[in-house]
Amino acid sequence: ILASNTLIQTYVKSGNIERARRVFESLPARDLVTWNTIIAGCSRLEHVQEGIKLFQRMQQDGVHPDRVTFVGLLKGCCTTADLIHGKMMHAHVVERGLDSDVIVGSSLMSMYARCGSLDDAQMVFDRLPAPDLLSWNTMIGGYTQRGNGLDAFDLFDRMQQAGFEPDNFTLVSVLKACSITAALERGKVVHARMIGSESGSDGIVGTALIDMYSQCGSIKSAREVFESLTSKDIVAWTAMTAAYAHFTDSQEVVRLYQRMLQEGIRPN
RNA sequence: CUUAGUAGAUUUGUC
Repeated sequence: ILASNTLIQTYVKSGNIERARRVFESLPARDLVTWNTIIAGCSRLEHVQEGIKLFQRMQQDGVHPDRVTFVGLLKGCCTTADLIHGKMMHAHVVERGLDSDVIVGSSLMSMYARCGSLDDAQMVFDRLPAPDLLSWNTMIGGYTQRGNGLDAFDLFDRMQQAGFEPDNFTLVSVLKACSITAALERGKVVHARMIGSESGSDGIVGTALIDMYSQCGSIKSAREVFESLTSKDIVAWTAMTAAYAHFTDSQEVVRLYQRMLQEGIRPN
């Protein structure tokens, strides 16, 4: 069974759901991991209906779904923004008392946030007996992605009051919240606090800073952050050139673009 | 390392 499960996962990773299914169907015996693998595979490849059918079939076969099963199913509902099935899965989760689990909780919150139901996401969060760093990050990211910067800030403050140290994921979400609300002062504070820390030299966090400063109209600061990056990937270059494009500085856009080519970064 | 959770840039506008 172990070998078959691995084979299924290999096909899933290569994006071939048909072959994964064929192996799955050919098996004389399946364990919980087999079911979880194929269900998560369906979700990853956005075959949500298929995943749910398999979920029903596994129960008919007497295999009891666990946390991993639901995380797999919810991932599909999340990427396809399928609120109907997401709520259906939530009901199953509650029925089994799995809604207190942090990973299941994050999956539910992501799904609800993606579907625009921040209230539902917040309810899931509020019911977690022991939210962890990822729970906070998921919720903050959810508010940010829905354009609700103020609630993101509020949670950011509360997570620190609760004793959690923001990590790079937290910082990127909060900086993005600063961008969309043009909260330059708050952005500066966040930036100042991470100078000298690990996050201060992270490329993804740096790109979020570039975006924050340029969206707040502070292109000089954006440029300073950009120049301080030890390695600049295509996303950082795009963020920086987009900033100049936004300020209609086509000279600088072209200059940066040429420098990017010189440094061996290929445009996409 | 048999299966599960969070983050960055760009994107021509459908009435």
